Amino acid sequence: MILDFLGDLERTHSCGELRASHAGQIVVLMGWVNRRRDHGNLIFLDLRDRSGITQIVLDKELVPEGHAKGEHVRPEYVVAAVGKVSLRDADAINPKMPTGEIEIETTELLVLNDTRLAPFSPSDEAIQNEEVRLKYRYVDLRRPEMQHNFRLRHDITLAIRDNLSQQGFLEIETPILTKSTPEGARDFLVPSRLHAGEFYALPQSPQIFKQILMISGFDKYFQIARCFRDEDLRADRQLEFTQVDLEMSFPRQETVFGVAEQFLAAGFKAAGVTLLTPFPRITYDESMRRFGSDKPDLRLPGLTDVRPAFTDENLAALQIDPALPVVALRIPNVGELSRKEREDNHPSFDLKKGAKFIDDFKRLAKGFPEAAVKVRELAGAAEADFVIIVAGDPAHHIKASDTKFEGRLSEREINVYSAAGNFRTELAKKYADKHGAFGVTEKVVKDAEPGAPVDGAQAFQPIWITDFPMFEYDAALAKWMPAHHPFTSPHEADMANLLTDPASVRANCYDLAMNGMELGSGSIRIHRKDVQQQIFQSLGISDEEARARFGFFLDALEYGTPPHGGIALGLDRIVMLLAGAPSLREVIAFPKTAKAIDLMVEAPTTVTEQQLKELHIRVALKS
RNA sequence: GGGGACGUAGCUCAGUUGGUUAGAGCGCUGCCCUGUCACGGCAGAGGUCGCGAGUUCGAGCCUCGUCGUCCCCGCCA
Repeated sequence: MILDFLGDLERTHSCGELRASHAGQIVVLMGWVNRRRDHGNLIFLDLRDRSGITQIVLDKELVPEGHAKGEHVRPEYVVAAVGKVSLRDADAINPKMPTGEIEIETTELLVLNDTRLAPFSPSDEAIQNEEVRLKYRYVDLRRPEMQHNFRLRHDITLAIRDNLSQQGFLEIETPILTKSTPEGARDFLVPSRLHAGEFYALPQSPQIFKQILMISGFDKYFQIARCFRDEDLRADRQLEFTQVDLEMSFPRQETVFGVAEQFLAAGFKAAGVTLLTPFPRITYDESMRRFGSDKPDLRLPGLTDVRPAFTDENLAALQIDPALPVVALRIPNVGELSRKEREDNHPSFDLKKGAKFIDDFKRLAKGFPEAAVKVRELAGAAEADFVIIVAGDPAHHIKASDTKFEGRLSEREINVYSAAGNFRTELAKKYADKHGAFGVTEKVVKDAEPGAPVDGAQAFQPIWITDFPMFEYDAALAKWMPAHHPFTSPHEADMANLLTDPASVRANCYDLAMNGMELGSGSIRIHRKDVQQQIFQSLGISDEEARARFGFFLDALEYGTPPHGGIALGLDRIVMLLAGAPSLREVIAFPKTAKAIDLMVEAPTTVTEQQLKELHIRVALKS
């Protein structure tokens, strides 16, 4: 079809803004044809842009030329309509559309562009084929749901940036081409042309730079920072992702919490959700005890210690390890399950943790009536609640440490708790329709509108996790590894144990979890060189190695480093939560697949020999 | 690296115990229609059943392999 030139024509309004009050005005709208309804001598076009949809009327008697073009127009053609805003007759009003009281009585129609037939249409309701969505991402992104997600992302980002600026933070950019940093993930490497055989690394986070900015006296830094980690992807993990990264000088842990709570609340407010501050706090040990997880979902009931419900004889008869935790998990309102239904759940239980479970209460009640009653009572279980007991399995003793430090949990205990915690969240996912705890979040997300904040206290439950162990023992490498990163400061009270009892040392680091997802983490850093050296020593990192990997940073530490600390929160995850999206791909414009492929641009690819040669690289594929 | 689910028309899906010519809705094409808004009516096109082997008289259906997408474990502080 013959396309029209735009000429001097200028758009006067968007497709979502015209109302009855505009009646009589001559307007120019431009957008995509969402749908076309052809009645012969009368054609209706729904014109769509990111603001909404307006009905365009082409009447053969009034605009024979425009009507003739309209006969050939198809969905997703790009058109401009000149015409008068006219009130619809009462019986023609469409109450489902914000613009439903008016329509455009078209006097001129310009066809600005046509389109090939895409494998799906933005007006389609059911499009689930992610392969096709990602390949034709530009069509997918036209869908109102996606437009909404990116509007949301923009609003949240803007609010956070503005809030941090108001809190006195300076946004400072740090390099993308840098040096391998000490986080635990695999680096993306960039070969250097000017330095044969040498590589830059993409930052896993701006960690070292932000600490150096503190040494540089910037006092409060933040950045909406792109980070890169070459690890396998998940629904909530992409190769590149965005963090709200900040660092400040002279803070207590509580200071960082306050700053983060404020900017997060500002971000949520921009999405129409009120977050209550301060957020609750819980230690790592307590979180494991109460939820079996270091990223607890507070929308669900926690674990209950039901050890008191059993006598020693009970435990012996049930073959439960009396020295390990005996806990109950409860999923509300599941109702009675058949043996088959219960058995279908069994694969969700992680047997590798050396724990076992009892989910047949009828049978338990037969053999141990008092204990069965007591367990449900302790767990606060209503009649319809599904209760499962999780305990240590003496017959399946896995290799783990029994060592305990003054009221802290042993590795073996943690294993039992986390087996229970994983089972808890797996079953909660499965029975979401019954307990309804997740539905609350979905509803808030659906109803939330900027300017009309809804109470998110039930729907979004943030919690700080504190006092993580400083080190984790890596059995494979037979050495202690930093649980956070090696610049995290230890608790001052635990410093004496650094070399003697590494497992007992707590770190000044913290995570923020929300609805069972880790939103981010941070720490108070080491600012003294002597402490840093002790940490390296207990990690078994030699002076030479430390010097080679981050000598520049050790140098910097010697030039008047203030006490400092900070945090980084995953922006994509925040938006994902507030968009009610099932994966990060819904809130990242051009994401990669689970196999790390960009289906639209088709990356990665091979490169030319010439390119490789310049970079002093030779490819050696394993055959 | 490992486990699982899925793969049939452009999209969403059905396809009986392995049995004749593989279906539906939407979309698409053509024609008709002046008040529709998920418009309607009539007619039509559209399939290497992901790919490759194998079993079988016969495979969309069974077996093995392979590729792709998704989910999970490992991995990711």
